[in-house]
Amino acid sequence: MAKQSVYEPFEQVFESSALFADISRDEIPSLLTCLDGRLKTCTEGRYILMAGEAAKGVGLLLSGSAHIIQEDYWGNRLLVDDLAPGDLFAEAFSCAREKQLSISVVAATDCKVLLVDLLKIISTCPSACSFHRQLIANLLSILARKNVQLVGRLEDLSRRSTRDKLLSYFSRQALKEGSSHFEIPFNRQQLADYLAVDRSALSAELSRMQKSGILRYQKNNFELLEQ
Amino acid sequence: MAKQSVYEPFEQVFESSALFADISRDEIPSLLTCLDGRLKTCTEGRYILMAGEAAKGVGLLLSGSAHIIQEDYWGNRLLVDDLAPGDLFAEAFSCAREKQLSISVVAATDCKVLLVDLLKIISTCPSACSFHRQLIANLLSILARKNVQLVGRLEDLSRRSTRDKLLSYFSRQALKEGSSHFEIPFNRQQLADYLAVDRSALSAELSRMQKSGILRYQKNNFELLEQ
DNA sequence: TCAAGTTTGTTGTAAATACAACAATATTGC
DNA sequence: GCAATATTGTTGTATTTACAACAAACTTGA
Repeated sequence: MAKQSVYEPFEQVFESSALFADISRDEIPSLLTCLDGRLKTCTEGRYILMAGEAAKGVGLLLSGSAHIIQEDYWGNRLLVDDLAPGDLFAEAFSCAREKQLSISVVAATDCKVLLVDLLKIISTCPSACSFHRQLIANLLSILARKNVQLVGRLEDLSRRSTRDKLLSYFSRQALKEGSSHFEIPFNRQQLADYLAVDRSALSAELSRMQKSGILRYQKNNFELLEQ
Repeated sequence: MAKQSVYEPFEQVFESSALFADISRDEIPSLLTCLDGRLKTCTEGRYILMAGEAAKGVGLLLSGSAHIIQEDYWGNRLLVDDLAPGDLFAEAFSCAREKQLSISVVAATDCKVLLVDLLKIISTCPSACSFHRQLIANLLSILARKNVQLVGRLEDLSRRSTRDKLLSYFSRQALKEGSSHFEIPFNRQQLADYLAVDRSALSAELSRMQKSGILRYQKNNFELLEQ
């Protein structure tokens, strides 16, 4: 039971993660043993996975937060996604049998992750382990939702002006939050990376939008105003 | 067997589609009966599925070609994806249990599609039908690959200038083709919609790139030149 | 509390884009 | 073959952006 105790602090995370959805809490420990993952601790700013690496593993964020990014030749960062505890990452590359990762995963804060070789779970389906079918169903759901989310990101990025990109992103956030005000998980540089625009131009545009009365904000708390 | 004959002209498509991968050709007819889909014929320009509709079904393109698009308030089109026979569409929305579609599917040429209610296949898994497990595994693979592809699209769109967007897209095409020259499935307006830029600006940029010696093209045949 | 570092905001300028209007070229149907 | 239509290319202008440099505000840690 020494191994199990390592996972104990993250019991809540496992139970509420999409990967283990509809798997009873009692069964999770043995499933974790079956998965035989590797626990990893990362300090802020460190690369958890790096573009170009072999895409064997899949990760489950246990604590802290992390970003999926894509860096180009000149260091421009595209922030593809923001991860919270319970989120899976790099699963698409495993499931798609991609040879190497085209994205990197960076610790946005100090964090802990569980790295698992998911390929052996999805490729072989030994009836010995009854959880495999549910795991695959969960993976399906995770991938499908991420897919829909990516199409939303495409919409943000397809806007021609910084203002429209912001509005596209903000309205999605407001919709998600069910309220006209919401908090975003990014600082200005990260938001700029997320929308693929220049940071200072973004700051300037936010100012103008506030002056125009479209928007009100303080730090990372935003409110979309009527009209 | 009246029903089966309807599918007969598309035997090849089914056999080579990702959805029916690793399912023997002999078993496909009965599987099609089990799926109980609806055959639909669409003329060029028609909407096969429209944003806002309930996301119950999933589609399989049987012949012709179609585009996944997203239209904004002012009619700006974002061309999200280009479909060929055998390709599945709207599967992410079904699998993710989205209430409504955020994308539309438009016939790029006259085409035929098979519309299926995939939800009952993925939600219930009756052991009576032994194909279901393989279908789900195939769906997983389709979604994962689409996911990776969408991240590639994000990269294209994240480029700051039209030239860089073009180069990002072209280099992916060249890589996919395994050759420095390749044909693209879009006309200029569609390419502009795909990269979220103005058509005339795109035409102008292509000209400049050709003059600079970066690129050579004729109609839809492109060649990336060294240096 | 203070200093050093980080994040955010502001502004000017050069460069790139959207948009519109139109010209040139291809394609289509008869 | 020819007219009608659709697609592609070109150019000028107003708008918007990236970039750089710097100022202001906020954090952090000793």
